[in-house]
Amino acid sequence: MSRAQRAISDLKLGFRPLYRQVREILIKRIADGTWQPGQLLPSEPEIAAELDVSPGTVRKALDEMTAENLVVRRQGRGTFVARHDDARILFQFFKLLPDSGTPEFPESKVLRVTSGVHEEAAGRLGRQPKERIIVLDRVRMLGGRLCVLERIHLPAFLFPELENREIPNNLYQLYATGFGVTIGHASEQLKAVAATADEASYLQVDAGTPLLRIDRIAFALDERPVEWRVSLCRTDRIHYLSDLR
Amino acid sequence: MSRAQRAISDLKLGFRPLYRQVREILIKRIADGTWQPGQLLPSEPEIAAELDVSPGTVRKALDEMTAENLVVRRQGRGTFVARHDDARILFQFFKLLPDSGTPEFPESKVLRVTSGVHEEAAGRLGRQPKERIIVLDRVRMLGGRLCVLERIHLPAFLFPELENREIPNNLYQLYATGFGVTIGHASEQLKAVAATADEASYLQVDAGTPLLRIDRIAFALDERPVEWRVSLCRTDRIHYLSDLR
DNA sequence: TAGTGGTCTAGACCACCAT
DNA sequence: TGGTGGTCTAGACCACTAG
Repeated sequence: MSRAQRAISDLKLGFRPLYRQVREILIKRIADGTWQPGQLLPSEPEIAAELDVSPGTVRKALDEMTAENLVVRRQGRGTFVARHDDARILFQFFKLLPDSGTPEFPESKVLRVTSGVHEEAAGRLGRQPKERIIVLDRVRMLGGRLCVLERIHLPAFLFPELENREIPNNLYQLYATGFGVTIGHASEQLKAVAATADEASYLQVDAGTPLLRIDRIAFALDERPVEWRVSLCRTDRIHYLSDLR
Repeated sequence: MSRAQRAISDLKLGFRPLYRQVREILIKRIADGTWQPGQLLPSEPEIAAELDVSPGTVRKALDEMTAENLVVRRQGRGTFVARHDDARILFQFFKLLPDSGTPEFPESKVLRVTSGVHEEAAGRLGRQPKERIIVLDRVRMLGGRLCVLERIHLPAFLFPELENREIPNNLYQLYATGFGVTIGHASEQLKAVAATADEASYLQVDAGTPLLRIDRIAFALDERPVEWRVSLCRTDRIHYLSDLR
């Protein structure tokens, strides 16, 4: 389609800015694996020529994608698909920090992995009630100290054979490189709750101890919810950081 | 200074992009009251002509300021200094939402206002230990239900005679319009704690009930810390929302 | 209808990086 | 040294708002 024709169809159909259309095309290429995490993108003029738009329009699309942590620019080298490396997880998805000292990526120990029908999880993940759900329980440590107990729910069809795999510390990297599911953003709801006897024994506290409960839904690049995670945290030496900007 | 001269001084001193210099000039005008909250800014070409830069550079500065909620653009009308109206507070600074139902601005009831030496607060606010600090206690309600008990600490020299004023529900609007102190952003640390007997009686819960403790430092446009706030929240029917993007 | 911000284009020059 | 992203400029046209 020529530029003139495209402009006309924009007028007749619902209007979307050209740079947003470019952005969606580029995101689709990351989501479907055409461009893998860590891979170098074509240069801005190359993308512009291929899509028949001006370089400034590609630049504006990449500006937004940089702000969303979907790509990383390195001056003099190029633009790369963002990877879920530990540093990014720590910055974007892990908000629990020691009250004093430097931020740290937590170590994890898997307690069990099961799967089956789980209607509540299916509902939270936008799936049919009887679809198979994988449930992963683990504890996490910061500074060698146990502080998080969490349960993770996943739609089984997106993560085939996950039960039979080695479960690494960095799950979002596994989702991306092992199953082609890239987490783009997440939404968390926080409450203060009292530890049950069971939870208390895992976290080595008394029953009834106040815990921070984090209820997270994580979304893939195509905006589908793909993970439901409930984390229980003892916050006697760590806190949850939230910046309001 | 001509453009050529400015370019040379940029090279010799530490380099800062022109659009960031423009941004800082514009923020300064908001911070010092040259442009009041709600006021219409000059048009982009006018600002560009006055500062002797191209319109695109002004646009990029305003792009960033829009993303930071410092100004609001309205197509066809102009660009306005952002106001701390209830809608903005609700969106940017008040993250406690009902578990079901629509977001709502909380009502407040002031318990007491005092002032005096408060070394811990002075330290958190970057002031000298003996500087006078105003302390404001209040409770807040959502849906007619009492759910937050909070203590707010302010450097007295920035808020003269605040003790003798009517204290409105929307404090950040008061800071801006009554004292010329505009809050730009804030940082919160969250923990789960057990209610003391005193706290429990205010919040109408049993002593030991888990509460969400929010420890906030709020910063003015010049990046000085100007408010320290500790909020204790019962989260049986509300939660704290955090979006990870 | 006039004026504003929103979008798109086009091209120049600079800073940074790999080689 | 060549290629990349980073910055800055200049101007056209469109969509929205107010009068």
